[in-house]
Amino acid sequence: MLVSRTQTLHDVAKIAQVSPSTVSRILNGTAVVSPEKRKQVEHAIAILDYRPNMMAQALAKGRSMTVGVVTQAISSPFYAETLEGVEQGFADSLYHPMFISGHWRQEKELEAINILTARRVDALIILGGNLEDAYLKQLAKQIPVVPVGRLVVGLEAQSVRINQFDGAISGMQHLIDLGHRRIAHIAGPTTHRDSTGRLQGYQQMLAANGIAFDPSLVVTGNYQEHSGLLAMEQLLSRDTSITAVFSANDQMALGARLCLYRRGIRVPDDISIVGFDDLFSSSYATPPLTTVRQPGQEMGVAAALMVLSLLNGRPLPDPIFTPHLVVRESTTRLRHSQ
Amino acid sequence: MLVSRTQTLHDVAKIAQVSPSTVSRILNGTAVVSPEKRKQVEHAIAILDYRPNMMAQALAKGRSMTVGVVTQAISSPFYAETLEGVEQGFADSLYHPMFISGHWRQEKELEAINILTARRVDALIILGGNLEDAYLKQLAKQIPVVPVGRLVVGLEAQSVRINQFDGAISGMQHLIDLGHRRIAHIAGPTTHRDSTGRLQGYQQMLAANGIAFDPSLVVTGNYQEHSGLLAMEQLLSRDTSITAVFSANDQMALGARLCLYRRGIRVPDDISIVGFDDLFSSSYATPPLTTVRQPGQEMGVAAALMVLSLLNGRPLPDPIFTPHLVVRESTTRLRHSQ
DNA sequence: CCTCATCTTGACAGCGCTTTCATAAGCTGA
DNA sequence: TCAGCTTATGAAAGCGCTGTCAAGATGAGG
Repeated sequence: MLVSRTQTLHDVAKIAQVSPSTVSRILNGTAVVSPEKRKQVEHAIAILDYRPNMMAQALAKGRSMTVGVVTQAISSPFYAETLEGVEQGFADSLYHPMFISGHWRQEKELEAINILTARRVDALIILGGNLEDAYLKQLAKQIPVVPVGRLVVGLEAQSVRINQFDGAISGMQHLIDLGHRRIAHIAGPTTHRDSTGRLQGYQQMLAANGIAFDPSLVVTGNYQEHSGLLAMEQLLSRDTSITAVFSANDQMALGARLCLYRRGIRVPDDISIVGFDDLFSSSYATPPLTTVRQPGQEMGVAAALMVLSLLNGRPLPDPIFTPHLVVRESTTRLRHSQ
Repeated sequence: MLVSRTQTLHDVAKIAQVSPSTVSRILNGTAVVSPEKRKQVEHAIAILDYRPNMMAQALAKGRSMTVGVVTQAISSPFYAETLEGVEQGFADSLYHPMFISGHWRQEKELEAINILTARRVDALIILGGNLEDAYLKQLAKQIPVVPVGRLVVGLEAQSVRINQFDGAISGMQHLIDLGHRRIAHIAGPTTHRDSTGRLQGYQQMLAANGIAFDPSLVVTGNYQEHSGLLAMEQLLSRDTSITAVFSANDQMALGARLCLYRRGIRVPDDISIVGFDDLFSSSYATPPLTTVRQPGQEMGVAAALMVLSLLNGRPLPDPIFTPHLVVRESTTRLRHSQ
């Protein structure tokens, strides 16, 4: 070996004294090959430490065996859990995911899709984001597309999603069961459809229990911790009779919790908090956060399996998840003294 | 268009009435082309909405323009921040990262590397993990390898790392400055070199301040929250005179903090806690965690730039980061009543 | 013993692109 | 005007693999 050029299928063929076609057939199990030749080839592969060049395979087969995943931010806890699920969902397949972040900006998401399609990914998983339904529907004509966390009209059978409204209902139900009536809501960005679903659930439960909706009790945040803190401050400055807060996600709930800590307001004794998402870290908050669980990881797995089904023409799995209340220690029964 | 087959460079060439070579040259700016032909080609590209097939380019050029990243778990907060940095570091380049998780298991990491090299990635970034130095050094002969968070002997100029020992020193210094002497340590897995560096720093500072090292004051965890909680319980059952805890990472610190909350032990009034890493969420813990900052994101960016330098034969950037104490609200001066 | 069907194998033409190499055209200067 | 050089362009040979096709080889059946 002068220069250790990476070995090719031809090298294997030469050593094994068979044609490249035969080697390819053995590699892919695409035809019967006599046991002796098989043995020769396997031997040659072993001594050369040969690994097929997937780029070449991809080009020849027209399939890259990779699926593109447009996420929003890898380090956002909720998306990270979903990505983990996606990776896991593909683990037993020959496909591998490639992640690109869109940072909640449509232009970035489009760019991500361009990069991914230039690489000829075999399918696309889109986590949340701001791409328009019509665009995604159009895109889905060229390549399998699995939206996650949102319902894309025209792609309902393959949109992995959860009923935000129901989730909000169960979070609010819990608070109301505990006797709370002055319940504030820290909402997510109004541009996110999931936030509006949660807001609607909040309002719906108020109405169903004869509690007048007070607009001054809802403040909008951006799903980040800091905005939750700011929202809480605003809420407190507006109305000190609040006894509970329903936050549109855990991160903002944690921000709100910090605000209360700073002011010496106890959780849950003075104010109860319920979040949404159930991030892993929420169970280690102080106190552990009561929240509406949105199973990010499971949804990620489901998205991967959905892609696989789409690719193999198998029947599609159920794309709808159900949110589920997880009661921990940030909520408590309203005491009369309040 | 009967079947909307994806457009190729040949289609463009035909429409523009030039040869494929010319189109390629324009695409790559690899030779001078007359303005008219260029215009024709650009027009053809536009009307066909042509995008080069990167798989084919990769095969022809022998460069895939993708760099493999072996991480341990995408949803681990610390790794997620680093991955975010890596993505960011490549953002302005033509390279893109592909992430695969090793889950701290050597076999999985090897498998990840196999998958990545089968795809002919142009370089490899290895975040932590259990791969042996000798193996990585060997691997580096075939392909640029950038280890992150560890020093690989033989690859010191390109190992993006931080001095764990110094970090531990500064965390301990802070506690000692506040008057603490009964300081427990929740250590990371003994198999991780970063954990042992932190443990050494802990011991060193004890010695430097004339405090006898008490083995019953160090408990080993696995870097997860739950192990921190368990460790704290164990510590408390062994010795109730502890006034401070130095944890080898933030996640375990948060677990320990929950243990204390459950037992009604106040932080920082009764026990001070300092963590290590400075995860984003640590600043929203209750109370916000004092910790030794390990700049995950910056290190991710640095790793990407390191790869780029290696690939382009440019001088390598400084691979060494300095840990930095971030004082927040989980530590306080020792009161005499304790 | 010959014909026909069955099975294994190799040759070869792609997959979509890059890159040498050669050619034709254009230019210079004596 | 022509040798001699530079330039823009096209033809063609890969990059490493797959998959079709046809040719040998083998065996069955009459």
